[in-house]
Amino acid sequence: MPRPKSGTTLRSRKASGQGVSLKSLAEHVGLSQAAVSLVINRSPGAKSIPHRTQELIRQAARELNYRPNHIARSLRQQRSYTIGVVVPEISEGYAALVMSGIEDHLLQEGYFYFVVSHRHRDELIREYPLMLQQRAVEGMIAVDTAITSAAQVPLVAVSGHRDIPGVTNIVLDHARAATLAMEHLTKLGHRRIAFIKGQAFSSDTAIRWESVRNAAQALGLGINERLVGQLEGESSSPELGYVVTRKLLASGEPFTALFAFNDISAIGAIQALREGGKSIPRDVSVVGFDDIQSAAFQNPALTTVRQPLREMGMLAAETLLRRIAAPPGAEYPKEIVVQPELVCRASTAVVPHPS
Amino acid sequence: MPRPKSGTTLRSRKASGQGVSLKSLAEHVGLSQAAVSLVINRSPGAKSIPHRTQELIRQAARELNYRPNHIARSLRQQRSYTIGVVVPEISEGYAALVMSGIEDHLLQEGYFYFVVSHRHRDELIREYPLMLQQRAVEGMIAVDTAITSAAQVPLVAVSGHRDIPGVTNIVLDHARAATLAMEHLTKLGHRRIAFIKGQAFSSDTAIRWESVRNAAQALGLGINERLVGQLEGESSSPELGYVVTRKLLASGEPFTALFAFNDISAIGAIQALREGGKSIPRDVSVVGFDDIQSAAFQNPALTTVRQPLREMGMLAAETLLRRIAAPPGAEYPKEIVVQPELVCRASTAVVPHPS
DNA sequence: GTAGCATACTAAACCGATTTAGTAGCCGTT
DNA sequence: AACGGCTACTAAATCGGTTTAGTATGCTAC
Repeated sequence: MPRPKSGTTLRSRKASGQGVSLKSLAEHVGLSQAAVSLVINRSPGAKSIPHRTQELIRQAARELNYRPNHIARSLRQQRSYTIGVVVPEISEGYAALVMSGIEDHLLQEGYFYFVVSHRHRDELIREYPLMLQQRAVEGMIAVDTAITSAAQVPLVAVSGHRDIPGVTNIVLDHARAATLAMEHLTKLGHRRIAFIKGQAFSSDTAIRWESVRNAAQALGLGINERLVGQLEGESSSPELGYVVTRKLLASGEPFTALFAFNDISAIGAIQALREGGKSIPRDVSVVGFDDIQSAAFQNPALTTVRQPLREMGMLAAETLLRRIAAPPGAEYPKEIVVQPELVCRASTAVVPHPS
Repeated sequence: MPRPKSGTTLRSRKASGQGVSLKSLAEHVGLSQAAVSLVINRSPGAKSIPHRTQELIRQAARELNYRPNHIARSLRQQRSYTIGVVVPEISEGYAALVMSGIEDHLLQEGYFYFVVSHRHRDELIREYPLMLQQRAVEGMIAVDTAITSAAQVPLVAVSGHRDIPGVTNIVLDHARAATLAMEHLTKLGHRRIAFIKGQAFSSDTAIRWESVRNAAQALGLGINERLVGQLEGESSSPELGYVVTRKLLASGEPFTALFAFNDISAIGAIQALREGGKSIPRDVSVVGFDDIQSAAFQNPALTTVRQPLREMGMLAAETLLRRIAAPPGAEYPKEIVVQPELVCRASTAVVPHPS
């Protein structure tokens, strides 16, 4: 049994570095770094080290408040326990909710993550994944972002909608989402329905619109092209929905319901409709999409198609970690579909003048 | 001048690691790792290396798509170009906006950041800063979080409100904020004003309330304790404001205006007031705090005291990086005060029955 | 008496860069 | 001819851990 050296080393922790190194700890207990490392990590190689010594080491580690330098460990083990998350913009409710789910699962499993937001700038969408990999992330999650470059690490996309090798897509069942909303409106008697499509850059735009068309057709409903608007602009403020809706109103084409691309634009739409003299939901019913936090607290409370964003985030993290743990070249899911849910609140009502 | 070896090394990049190492690049150009490193980093030591060779090296680096392993570099240089951000909850508008500002400045300067959210759990508030430091962050930003343990690295707190050595606090001028709101209401003729205080754990609660009392006094206004409610519960939904406001209404004490702790609770309050038969702003004026995105798109649009959250985030990042760059032991600001702004919208109006 | 084996460790390689100290060759002086 | 100084590099240490291969010691079995 080795005996601890006299206390001098205790205060010899370097002023510069933030803490005790393995080396100083080893010196302090009078053993080799190897022995200490084996014990601290409870690695199988430590089984020949007697309990007394192990306790001594652990005790010293506790006293000196030793914490292994994660960077050194990463370098040697070729594992960083870090992943990268790519989002369009952190301050948006959508990304924030997904991230909240991601974090939940990740930190629980001992992983940390870097966040980068690209704000739809192409060069950033290209560059950030490379920078993340340079920082040795073990995998990446792309939220509502069409990753262009194939990655060297496992990648999970939340609403990515690209068929890229190596990518697992977490997607909403858009067909079902559109059907839920459209059935709800038709059941209330609505036939003249206006639509707000998403911006071209949003990866959900195409599939969502496609699904709406299909749902309309299945319900025997035609779509009046003059009642179709599209969000324009990079920002994510309700302003965009406001502008489109003004245009829809200006067209003079009558409608009794509006299905917006998301809650944010639905909120702007309601504003515009009110200013146009319409009462919600008496004159016009409005359906949003996403169910962001403030949807429930709008006036009137917004009827919307809920995406389980938090769950999608958790699912993404879970799937990614599973892929990281799997042997390279193993099978992996190409797509994971989650289900939407119609949340009926107060922005929809029966059609005003049943035809 | 060295000549490149034949192309064999070109494909010899390890399948496991994600890329070309300095070693393989050096072998490829037939020079030492040292030379290549010096050239790649344009370090002063490279000045004796002729231009032709430098070009050759850079050319090869480009062709092989060499990217230095950030972890190895961090270890050697004892610099991680990484900071840690501690927030209560990512999906809240408050933290998200601050983070957006932080990111803006940080990525621009070549830094990445880890995010951790503690959800007000004490052991996480204690543990996360340590874990971050173990991962060699060069500094930390704590958002609306009272950091307890003194850190070994520079720390900037956004709305921290603790006088801890080593911490720079970014704070709002609360006195001014309270005055702005109270003057606005009194100018409109309100004298019976109800208040919603924040949760005990929110670091802004105490100072904000103190400021409101002072502002009231300065305006010759008494505060009726029966008209003071307090948010209760961990979550950040408008529900909390709704509950408090119901209680205020139930007390039977009349009031013509309500100053809420934040926009979220103001939104819930409006809901409750409406259900209580009050029209906003005809019967009751409501003032929020923060100016989160959806404040402008409430119905009625919320009058609120704007905190420049994004700017506070940028300022925090800027200050932190400056402190990191400064020699250890240098002076640093203890506090940086930012100014609020009253945003008058449609939730406030003149008092209904002027006394 | 010694081969065999377990016990209790240690030395040294290694991860992938950066960085310091040094060296070999050449040129120009005195 | 010897020296200094410059050019163009390289060898090796280093960061702080992990991990493999190995060694010294004591004990048991034959």
